[in-house]
Amino acid sequence: MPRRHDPERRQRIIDAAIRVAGRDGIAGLSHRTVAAEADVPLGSTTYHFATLEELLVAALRQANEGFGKVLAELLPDGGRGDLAADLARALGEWLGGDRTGVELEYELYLAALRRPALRPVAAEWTDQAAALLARRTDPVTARAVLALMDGICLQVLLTGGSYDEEYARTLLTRLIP
Amino acid sequence: MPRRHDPERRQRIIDAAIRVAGRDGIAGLSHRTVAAEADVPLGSTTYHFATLEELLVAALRQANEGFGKVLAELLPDGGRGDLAADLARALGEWLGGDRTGVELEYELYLAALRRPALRPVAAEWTDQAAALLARRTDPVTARAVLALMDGICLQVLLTGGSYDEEYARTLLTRLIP
DNA sequence: AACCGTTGTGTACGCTCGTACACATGGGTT
DNA sequence: AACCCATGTGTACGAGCGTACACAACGGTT
Repeated sequence: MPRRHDPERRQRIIDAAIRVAGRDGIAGLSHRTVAAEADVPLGSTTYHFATLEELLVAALRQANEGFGKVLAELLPDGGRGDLAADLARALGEWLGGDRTGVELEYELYLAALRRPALRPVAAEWTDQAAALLARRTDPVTARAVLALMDGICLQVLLTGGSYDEEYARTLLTRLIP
Repeated sequence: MPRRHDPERRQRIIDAAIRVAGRDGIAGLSHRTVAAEADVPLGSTTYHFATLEELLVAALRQANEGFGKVLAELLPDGGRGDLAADLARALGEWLGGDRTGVELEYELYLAALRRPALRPVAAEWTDQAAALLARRTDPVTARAVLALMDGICLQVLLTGGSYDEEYARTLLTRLIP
């Protein structure tokens, strides 16, 4: 009976949940699949997260934190360049390579549509992102830019199309006064 | 054994699936729940739709058709007024009352993120909506407006916030040249 | 009228699921 | 050193699931 007294058990389970959701989607999440991925017994996942929704909340929060760091690096405090171009380029990099991570983060985010428990976390995320963007523009524009970028990403991801950076830059420029 | 030889059996099942998904979300869809809602035996749903994904495709297509009609009425061919104001008002009406239908349509639409089989249907929908919008503006702007409206709706639906029509009108005005 | 393929029906199998619960263990407190 | 509670483990139960399949009924074709 190895690994008794595992002080990072909880974190290990969250990481496993993110891997499972990235591979099989939220639909693939269950106490058992997460337990197997984390290599812990079934009872351990149910002990730390009584319901799957609790686990989802923790996973979404962690995914948001990771992406927040990326965004913070992209938007250093003193930046002064062409914001629209910077954002369009960032979207291109984000959507360019392997989309597994992108799909995971969007799926967790969109899950809030049907799960009220996730909505506060989703709101935290948009607030945080808007605050970061507001370092380069006004708050109203920041939220608008977020909305437009969400919409552009969705059009690409949902229809299976390809991302056009020049197109995105043009539209963002229109929106930023 | 009533209702043998039911020529509208297939349609009845699709309608039932939409009701179930509206009430319990896509997660609540199963051959059995749909069969119960449609008041047909289990074998009947599996006969007409071998997989749940087939049923999802049919449901999404039908939901899109309904919403397309609404949009077509909103954007009559000869319209000449303030497009941004019209769209902002339409969003307000759509999001204003009971959001069950809104959530259903978005959930079906967003399901394409993880289900490639739904992506062509999602693409059909955006193409159709863009074509309708293009009667009042240019094609590029039409797609941009769609993206922004999607993003605004998501911010409202995902964070549990309220819709601000004046805010939406302002942003749409910026985007429409 | 005979036939046959589409459509409709009922049931059973094996699987995964959430949940519950009894028991083991070990570290921190007293 | 004794104790206790948070933590960890293993197993079992009942429910719902997709799927498969044998059989029934019906309508169009011949």
